[in-house]
Amino acid sequence: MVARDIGIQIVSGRYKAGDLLDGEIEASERLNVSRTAYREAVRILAAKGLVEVRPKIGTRITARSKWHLLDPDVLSWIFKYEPDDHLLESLFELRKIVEPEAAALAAKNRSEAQLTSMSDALDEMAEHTLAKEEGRLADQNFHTVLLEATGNPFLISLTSSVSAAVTWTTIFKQRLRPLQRDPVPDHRRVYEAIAAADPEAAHQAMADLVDMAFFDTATAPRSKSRDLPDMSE
Amino acid sequence: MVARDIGIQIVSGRYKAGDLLDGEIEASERLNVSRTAYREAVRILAAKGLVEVRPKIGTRITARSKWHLLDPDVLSWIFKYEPDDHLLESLFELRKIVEPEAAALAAKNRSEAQLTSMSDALDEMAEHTLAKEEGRLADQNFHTVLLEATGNPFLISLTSSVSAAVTWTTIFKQRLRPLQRDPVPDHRRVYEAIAAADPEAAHQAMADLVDMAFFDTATAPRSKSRDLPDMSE
DNA sequence: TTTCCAAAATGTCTGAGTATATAGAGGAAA
DNA sequence: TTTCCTCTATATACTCAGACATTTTGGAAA
Repeated sequence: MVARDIGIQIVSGRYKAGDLLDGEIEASERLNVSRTAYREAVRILAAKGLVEVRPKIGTRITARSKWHLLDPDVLSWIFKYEPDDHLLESLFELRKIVEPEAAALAAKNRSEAQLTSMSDALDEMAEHTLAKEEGRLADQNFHTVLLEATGNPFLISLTSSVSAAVTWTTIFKQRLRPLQRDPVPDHRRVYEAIAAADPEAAHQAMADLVDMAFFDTATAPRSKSRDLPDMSE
Repeated sequence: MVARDIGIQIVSGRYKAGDLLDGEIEASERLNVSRTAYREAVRILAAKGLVEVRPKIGTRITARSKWHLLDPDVLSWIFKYEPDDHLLESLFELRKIVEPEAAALAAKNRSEAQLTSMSDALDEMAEHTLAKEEGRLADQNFHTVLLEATGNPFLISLTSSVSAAVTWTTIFKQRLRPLQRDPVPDHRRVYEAIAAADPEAAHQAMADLVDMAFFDTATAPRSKSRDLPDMSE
């Protein structure tokens, strides 16, 4: 898709803030698409705050502070290539703020049905491990149910975008260097705390989980062009 | 703009998840725009996760859990009409999690230049009060600099969308019932803590600020159709 | 300085043709 | 007969090309 291509070029710094993209006619010719298709792509980018388009001026790259950095697509475009270290640290700084609190809320508000769902997911994780697709699905499911248990739609929206982006890098990372550490016990600690309706313990357990995820991501081998799997559109 | 109109109808529950919008032809005729214009609008909505469009199927409203709730436009559309109480509480629950931590980070990382900017903004707030446009600008500026001081682009992106949406409702609210309480001392407490490089105090002071903002918003008089100022596109 | 004009870019529209995913019909196997 | 599969017809979005309208800026003229 053309929006994705341009979007990646923007977030990867190929264009700089304030730069003007080519006019609709030249740009669409260069990309071998019609003007209509190009315009729709620009609309998407504008909806995500990456560009600003005005008559007579053209399409201008906006300052990064105006980008919707937490938009799932923007995040995935950022992580498609090497995000700079500071950005990676910032993302985990945010996770470290939000996710433990989410776990604490889940400990307060979870239903019995959610508890059994999470328990089932844990069992599946243990059975298949993260190396297999089923195991990763169970992992995702665990976190999804945990978020639902918070009862906070904004937390759900925020955290699911973030962890989706991070998950892709994890998949890539594991391909190169399979994790030795078993993630199930850490997840189980989170579960136990939530089952026990113990917000403080859930907070602590989730903080540990995020710390380990950061450690895994930060120490993963890094290559210049990573060719992550493309889950978007 | 047509995307905004449809978007508002979606977030306000006029359409339900799973509903199919009219086909491109009927929809564009009904709205008195061309198919092109309608398609571009749908692109924007799809970019924000509100709809999902597939050939032969049509344009389907997605489940709310897939909406990009923290997208500035989506937020503003939600707040354009009466958001239900639970949503409002959820938003402030998130603010209560994030913003105090942001203040604590700012206390750690702020530069001297940022301190003076914040101080200046405070003085202007005191001079003009929030009743005047200049005072509100100073208030915004205070929070913007505070966020920049965190050095975390994701925090900046997240918090600026949220507080923008909330600010609009505050403007509206003040029109009906001017605030009696002077907000400057509370802001000054945040500033003092950040100037003193005291993260814990900054955390506490900002938590108080969010609490008060919630109190003001929750107890504001509510009307069915609020006609908020429209800052978007 | 103010007012007005014109050029340059996006914005809108129309009509035709393409691609695709579903549903339904038909046939084959159990 | 019932179930399952395959194939086809069709409804729908997708793409395209070309013309025209609108808006905004910057410069020219008063």
